[in-house]
Amino acid sequence: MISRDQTAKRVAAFQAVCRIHGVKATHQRMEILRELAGTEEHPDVETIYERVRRRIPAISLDTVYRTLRLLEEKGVIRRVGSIKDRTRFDANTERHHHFVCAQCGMIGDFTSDVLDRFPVPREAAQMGSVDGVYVELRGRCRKCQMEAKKPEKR
Amino acid sequence: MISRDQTAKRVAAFQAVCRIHGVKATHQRMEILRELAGTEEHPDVETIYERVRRRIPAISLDTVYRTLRLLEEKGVIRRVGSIKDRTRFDANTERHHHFVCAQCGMIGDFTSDVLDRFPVPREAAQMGSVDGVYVELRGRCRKCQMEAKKPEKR
DNA sequence: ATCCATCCAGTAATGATTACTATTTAATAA
DNA sequence: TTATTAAATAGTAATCATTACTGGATGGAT
Ligand SMILES: [Mn+2]
Ligand SMILES: [Mn+2]
Ligand SMILES: [Zn+2]
Ligand SMILES: [Zn+2]
Repeated sequence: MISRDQTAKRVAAFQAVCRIHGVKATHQRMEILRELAGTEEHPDVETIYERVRRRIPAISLDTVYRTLRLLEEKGVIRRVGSIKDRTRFDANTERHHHFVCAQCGMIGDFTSDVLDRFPVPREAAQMGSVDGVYVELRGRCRKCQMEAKKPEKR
Repeated sequence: MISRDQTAKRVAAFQAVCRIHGVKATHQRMEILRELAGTEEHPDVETIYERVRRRIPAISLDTVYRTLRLLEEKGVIRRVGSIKDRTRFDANTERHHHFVCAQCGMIGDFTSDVLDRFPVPREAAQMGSVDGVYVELRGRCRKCQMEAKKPEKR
């Protein structure tokens, strides 16, 4: 869980972005961001939709998709998790990387000085200009490891 | 372009895998792998389909999807390129990483001792067991940089 | 309080991927 | 070589996430 303060700060930051970009700070947008900014679990669209619906029952799925695209476009959130079918989101735009469980999809944050200082190899630099580094550690989370050990259940 | 020898070697390796796993080494499967093993451009399904169709006009798109899934499952190929909609494939299973052009989708290979020796941070190790590291440099390729500079043309 | 460009809800459309099924084929042995 | 048969394919339908469309609603500037 993210602190209420931190969440509020992110929502306020987006309201400022709205003013600057001449975009309306609607109830729906704030609730969607508040939902994403208040969790560390990197939820997918469907999950965000279900949760926001508890507060705005009539909200449409398209609004969630549209808003998340807007937020990403404005640099307020990022999308994470490759390969898999469903896109997942992250309101934490600080520099950090992810551990992804190949089994259950759990995504956890970690930081790394080595990666942050990673010098772009000449070989890569020759291909073009590098804007960012996307790193993902793939494996099996603790919970899934435990479950694999238990031969009972079933 | 990959050398004919190298391509043939990969196809032969897959035939061995088929024998071991009791899977049929069909004409379609060999041609699909041959197509992927013969290029460095990390093509998507549609591209592979179009190209294989030149040699097997009646091949179905589903067969291409099914075969690529099989090849990946057997560890003969990998899928690369995150976020984006269309999945792209790579027959090169040697340890290497990718540069991805955010504009045109061009994908290039590079190697890195630093990344290969990358020690998994404790923070990440605590989340579970790590099987692999996926690294992607994102930026703008030379070609797209050039085109952005030319204000003429439209 | 009014006005209007922007936004939203509801729903249809799209596009990639997967599933289904009748027919064909690779592999094995007679 | 031919017969046998489980597995694979072609053709097509279905699915599922995401995006587009449209008439009605609303934020926010005046
Ligand atoms: Mn994160
Ligand atoms: Mn590659
Ligand atoms: Zn897990
Ligand atoms: Zn490019």
